[in-house]
Amino acid sequence: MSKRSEPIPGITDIFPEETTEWRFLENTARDVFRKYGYDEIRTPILEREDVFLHSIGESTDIVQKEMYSFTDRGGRNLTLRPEGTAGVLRALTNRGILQGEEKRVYYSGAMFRGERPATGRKRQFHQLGVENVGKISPDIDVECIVMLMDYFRAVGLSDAKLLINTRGLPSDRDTVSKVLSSYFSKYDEEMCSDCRRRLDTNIWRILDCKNPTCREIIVKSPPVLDNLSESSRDYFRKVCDRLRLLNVEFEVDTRLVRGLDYYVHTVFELVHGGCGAQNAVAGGGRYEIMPPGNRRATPGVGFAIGLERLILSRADAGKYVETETPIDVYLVSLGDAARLENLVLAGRLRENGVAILMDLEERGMKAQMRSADKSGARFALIRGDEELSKGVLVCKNMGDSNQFEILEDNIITELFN
RNA sequence: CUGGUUGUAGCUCAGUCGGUUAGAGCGCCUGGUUGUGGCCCAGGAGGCCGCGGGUUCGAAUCCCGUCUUCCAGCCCA
Repeated sequence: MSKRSEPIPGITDIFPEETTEWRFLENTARDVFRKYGYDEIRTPILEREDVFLHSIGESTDIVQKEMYSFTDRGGRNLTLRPEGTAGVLRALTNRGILQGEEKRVYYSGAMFRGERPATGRKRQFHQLGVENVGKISPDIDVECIVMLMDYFRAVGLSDAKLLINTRGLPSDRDTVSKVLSSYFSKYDEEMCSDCRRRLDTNIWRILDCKNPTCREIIVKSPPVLDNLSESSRDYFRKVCDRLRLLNVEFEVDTRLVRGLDYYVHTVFELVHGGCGAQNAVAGGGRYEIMPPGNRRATPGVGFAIGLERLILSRADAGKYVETETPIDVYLVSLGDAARLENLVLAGRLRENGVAILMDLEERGMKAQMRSADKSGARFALIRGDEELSKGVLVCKNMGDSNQFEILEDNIITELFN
């Protein structure tokens, strides 16, 4: 349905019956990440454009055609963050990281990318991400991956499949790019139009093309791993060895390149069904980022989980946290005097932590009982003139329909202890 | 951004070949003797038929445009 009150395209509201699921995912993240020493960080949704330009890469699709950028009244070029890592690194380095110091943070929030929406793909979407910043070691990468698997186990998706690969160091990439370029340019005529474009813009992404004829050419292409430096291959070998040691199942996917320029060495994705054509529920890797104003690149490793996709995957696995009914008591009033007393009583019970709903429109009893039923309240407390004079309320258990009188002063102790 | 697809009540959807006052189920509201929910019964409220233009005596229905939904590509989470 199309109405004026709809949000703009590709952006959706999250209603109360859904937020319980969202809270569960966020709370679980906090519990799991805490075990690995991670604390939450909250960085701005809006950043200067250059925070993303150089780190993500000027030639990437995200920067070229997917960023929500605009000029503010002060003439600054700003953009709605398309991912979380660049902003977190900006924040961390701005405050300063001591040499050899390690920062462990996680975040959860909205990201923006100007794409046409589909299943598991929105213009405003939400990522849950972590960053381990400051140090370089295969074991750190592995611990990061282990933590990701730990989280997926905690949200009931232990069957998600881990894909890993290496991109080597930036210096390796130049030599690999040359090898790939000289190979693929031979097949310029045969490849799809997207791949012909990629020849100039982003040659690594050809490896990820799904076009059948392109695939035949890709299969025979020189393996990336063979053209990396010995130290890069050694780094990757250590990552794989440690994962095996820790019994983490994974698959090396040489097609896995990912679309952001800042990645070096280890890259990985977690795939699971239920998200339609896009099955990457989480992705990440090691990176080197130099935020604007910095003189040195800062190393780190991290991942981001797509929350919308995570929810789709969980739904696919038959998992969803239902909204709990939070109401304990529905207060039913008969007559003006009792109504006033009930207003006072509601306040007193709420001070004791009881969740209460009551009729505020002077409706009849039947209507009030219907509301009591719909509210999901465990008890209906009924008070009219008769009860008022006796200092009692009628308490009706909405589950079994039993009802009994109860002294007003004893309500808390009798019902909630 | 490209291709396809969708739009009628709060929700799910009917609506014939163009023909009066646009329907159903669910939900909602009010009742079914004086103070008791669910089930049942009766009644009621609720529609810019996505929007704009066109054809026609007449359009929810046909044509064009546009917006939106959803799916896919691209890309990524």
